[in-house]
Amino acid sequence: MNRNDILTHACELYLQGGIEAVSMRRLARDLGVTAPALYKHYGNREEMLLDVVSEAYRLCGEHLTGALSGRTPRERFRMAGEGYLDFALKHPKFYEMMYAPAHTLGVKIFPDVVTARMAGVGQFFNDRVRECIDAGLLQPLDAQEVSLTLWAHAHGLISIYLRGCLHMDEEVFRSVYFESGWRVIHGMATPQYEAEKELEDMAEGASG
Amino acid sequence: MNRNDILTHACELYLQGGIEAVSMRRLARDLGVTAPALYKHYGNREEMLLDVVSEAYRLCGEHLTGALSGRTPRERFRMAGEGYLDFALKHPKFYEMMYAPAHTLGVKIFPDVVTARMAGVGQFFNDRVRECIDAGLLQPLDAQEVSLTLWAHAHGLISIYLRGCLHMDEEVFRSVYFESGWRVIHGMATPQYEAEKELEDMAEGASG
DNA sequence: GTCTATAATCCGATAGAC
DNA sequence: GTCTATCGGATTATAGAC
Repeated sequence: MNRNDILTHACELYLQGGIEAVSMRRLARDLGVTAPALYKHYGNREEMLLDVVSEAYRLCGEHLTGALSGRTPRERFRMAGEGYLDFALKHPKFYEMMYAPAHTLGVKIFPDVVTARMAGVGQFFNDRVRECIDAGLLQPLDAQEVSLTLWAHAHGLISIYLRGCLHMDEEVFRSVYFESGWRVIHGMATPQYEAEKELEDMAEGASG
Repeated sequence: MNRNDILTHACELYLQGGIEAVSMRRLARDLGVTAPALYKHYGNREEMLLDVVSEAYRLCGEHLTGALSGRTPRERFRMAGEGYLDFALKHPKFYEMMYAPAHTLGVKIFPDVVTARMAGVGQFFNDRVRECIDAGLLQPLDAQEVSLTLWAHAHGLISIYLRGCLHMDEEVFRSVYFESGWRVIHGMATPQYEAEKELEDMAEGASG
């Protein structure tokens, strides 16, 4: 048994019953060892929980960086928003964990590694927006301000959906997400963006 | 000692140490009684926690309904967004609790009373948007869709701020909130809204 | 309504043998 | 690295006396 076996099952327990369900004793029992054995791999419970949180950020990062395969700033921008949504819908509990308050993890303030991971998500959106501004697709506003607005909207909408406030299935929510996103972008886009979107919507309407 | 004494101190404990800090034993000790006495007022812990959650929604509602004293749809719209922000900044832990996942409260799914309270918040924003559309301040879009977009943005931005991701003090964040909000509204406003806003901004610039 | 006493679990963590 | 044994604590909740 190694550190990775523990982490894998800790994630499993978290997905099933939330953070409070991840206990050293339960973990040991399920892995067929006794609790003290775990302390050879993790100094304490917090340390182990932080690895679970890191796994959440790692998964999120995977979905985001997929957007870098897009061939234009416009495509990478759209794919970033979609990748973020995909992550949230595929791994709602990990998504929730990314934004969990510090005391939920048993710590007063977040360790630097978590703060840095979260900042990385913000920076990724930032880069996508800057690209679009430079390409003349978005108005020449402050990229950081614009990306914060978009990030806030995406996160808020996903939170509200995952909370169960919207009575719609996942497929409908996907449409709502993009339509609402467009309402936000609309006031910040350039005529060029609008023209490209129109062509895209027409192509989609013809094929779908 | 009555149910209200218990609730008041339960809120106090929650504000100090989060939900897990609200235990029947600790509650009893602080109130100068023994734990079994509490069970004469609350059937179990969950029931008591739900009262704390209700208190969070009650406080939020107070801040929102204050917006109804505005004399025009435009004013009530702005005051609703500001009241929501005020609530979040004055009572961040209660704000957090409003959106806490069900398992945090020790329940599998939210009881109807919580769901209804949350729906009430959505409906309030809905009404503010509809008023503005009817008054010609916002474009004639679907009021429910528009208010969801605005709610998502406000909630997301506040969440990100309260999470500690934005390195700015409260006063700066207030500006960010309104400026970001304006970027969202911009694409949905009418020329009339824009004209009124311009006058308002000028007046503010002259006085501030 | 409040008490004492107690049942029945769960937890994190450590000492020391092997 | 894993075990046994254990410390020292927490929790919800109930039975039954007053």
